Amino acid sequence: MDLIEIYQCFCDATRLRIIHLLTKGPLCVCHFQDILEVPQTKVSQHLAYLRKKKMVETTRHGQWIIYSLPTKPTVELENNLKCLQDCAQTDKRFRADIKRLSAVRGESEWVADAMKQKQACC
Amino acid sequence: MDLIEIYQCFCDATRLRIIHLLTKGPLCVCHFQDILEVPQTKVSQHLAYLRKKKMVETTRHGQWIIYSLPTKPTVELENNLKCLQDCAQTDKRFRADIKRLSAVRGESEWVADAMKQKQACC
DNA sequence: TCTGAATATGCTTAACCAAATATATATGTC
DNA sequence: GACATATATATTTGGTTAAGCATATTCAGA
Repeated sequence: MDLIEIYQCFCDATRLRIIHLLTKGPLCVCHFQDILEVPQTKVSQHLAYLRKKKMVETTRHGQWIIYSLPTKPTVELENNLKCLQDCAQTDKRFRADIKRLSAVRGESEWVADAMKQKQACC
Repeated sequence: MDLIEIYQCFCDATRLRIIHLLTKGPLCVCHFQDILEVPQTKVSQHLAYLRKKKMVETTRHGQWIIYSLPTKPTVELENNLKCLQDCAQTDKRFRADIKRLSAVRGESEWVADAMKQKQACC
């Protein structure tokens, strides 16, 4: 995954929101639907794009598929994710997404939840 | 210029190389041609794209047009340019560009040169 | 009129999206 | 336990728009 591919992943609004959310921890598709308020196919298509570029990884968990950022990101990706988080802090839309994220589920608990308990996603 | 637009500017290889070069100082179109080894129209088209997005500014200087990054970049742009410079350091292609840049002209002198002396570009 | 650079034109390909369809796991029912 | 059904997600299809590029042309200043 080289620099250009990182920016290609970043250059669409929906994808950027997805990536930004993932910096807070793994999420499943239905969460993206709820938080971003975009149709399921659109979410899935962008996730497919990100998968193709190796920007995200997946684990199946019963009927849910959990998306997360690479466990071993390249230095470039790491740098850019950090930069994104920085920039997102002052952005209205990104902040709103995060707010929705916590509303959807108590953030930090969630990861453990989804990963271990085989119950209750959305 | 919001975050998405930054990434849109960054997401093409030629544009990214242009922007990266500009982090080292102002340049005119013929320099880009020489360093990047791409046809003049292609350079101009990408520069037009960057101008449209307010990613670059221009000053005419006789028959040459000098491109530079915004004198007052947004915080986001500044962050991302810093990040780009970081990432570019370890990249073969970007390093080669920089090498060519110094070859084309003694870098630091150049800015002053082009800005003040109304002579000799390429 | 020459040079540096921008714009126009036409073409090919990829992005993006919505609507429809397909697949895989889960759950309920007989 | 077999079978229908529901739920979560992926893929396909078709259409529209924009990206990217090369060739040709135009424009502005020297």
